[in-house]
Amino acid sequence: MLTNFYEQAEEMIRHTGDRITRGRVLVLGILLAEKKAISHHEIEEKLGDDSAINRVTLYRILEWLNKKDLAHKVISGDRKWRFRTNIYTGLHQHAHFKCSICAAVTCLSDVKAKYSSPLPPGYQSHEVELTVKGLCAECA
Amino acid sequence: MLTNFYEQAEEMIRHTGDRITRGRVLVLGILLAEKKAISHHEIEEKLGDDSAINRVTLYRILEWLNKKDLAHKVISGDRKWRFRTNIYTGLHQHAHFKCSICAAVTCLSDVKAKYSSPLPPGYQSHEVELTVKGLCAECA
DNA sequence: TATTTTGCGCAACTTAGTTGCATTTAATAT
DNA sequence: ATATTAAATGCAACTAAGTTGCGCAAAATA
Repeated sequence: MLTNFYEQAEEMIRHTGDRITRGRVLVLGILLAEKKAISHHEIEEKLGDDSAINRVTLYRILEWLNKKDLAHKVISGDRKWRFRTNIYTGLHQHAHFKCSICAAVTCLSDVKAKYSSPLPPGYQSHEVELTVKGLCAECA
Repeated sequence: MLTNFYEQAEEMIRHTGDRITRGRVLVLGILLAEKKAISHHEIEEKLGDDSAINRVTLYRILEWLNKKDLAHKVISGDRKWRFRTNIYTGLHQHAHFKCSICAAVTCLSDVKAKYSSPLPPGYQSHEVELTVKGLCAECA
C-alpha cells in the first residue's frame, strides 16, 4: 500500500511547482507512510540498497521538503535531526515526545504547546516547540 | 567580581561530595557568571589560553555538572549543546528562547511550559522542555 | 609523606552534516 | 521525437561536535 503514499507524495510535490524527482517522491512517500519523526539514517535504511539515494542528496531533499513546508524538522538531544510530514499537524505550536530509553520522537498531535507568561520586552515569537521527555508506552 | 562566582562554584562542588578540581571550579564559575546558556566552544573562549582545559575534559566536566544537577543541557537545532546552571530555575518545566538570527539561547525563567492534553496511554512524562523560536530584542 | 582513587590529557576515532564541482536528468522548447 | 537548459544529483573531500581508551597527574585520605 506504499504505492498510494508515493502517488500522494508526487501530487504534493507537483503542487510546489518544483521538479518531481525520483528521490523526492521516494523520501516523501516514506515520510507519509511513517507516523513518527524519523532520522536521516532511518530513511536510508527504509530506502534499501536498490532504491538508494546519495547521502548528500538525501540531506538536500529533506532540506527542500522542509523549505516547502512538506516536512518539518524535529530537534532532539542526540544531535540528530528527525523529519516528519506536516500534513496532519498545524504548522506551529505542536508538541513532541522523546523517549529517554529508545530515543524515538513522536508527534503529539493533540497536545498544544502553551506558555503562561509573556516574553521579555522586544522579543518576538515565531514558533513554539514543546518537547516532553519521559518513557514511551513500549519502554515504560 | 568573577572571583565570587568561583567561590560560589567551589562551595557548590564541595556540596556534591565529589572532588573539587580546578576545571570544575573554572567551568561552573563561568556558567554562574553567565546569564544565558552557552556552548562548549563559548566556554573554551571564556577560559582563554592561560586557563585552558582540554576539550575532552571540558565535555566531561559539563557532563558531570549535568549529572550532579548543577547545570542543565539546553537542546537547540544547531546540533550544539548549551549549558546553564540551574540554581535559579526549577529543575523541570522551564522554557527556552532561541533567536533565529543570532542563535542565542536564553532561559525564560518566568515562562512555565504547559501542555493542554494528556499524553497517549502508557506514556510517562519526566521533563517538559519548551522552546520558543523567534527574534530576540537585539536582532528584532 | 605515601597511597589510593578520581579526574585529566592525549591521540585517535565516529557520526552528522557541509561544500564545491562535475555529471545527469526533468521539464521545455524546437 | 530531439535538443536545450536549468535544476537536481553524485562524488570526494571536508568540518564540527562529540566519544573512547588508556596512561598519567593530582586531590583526598591515611
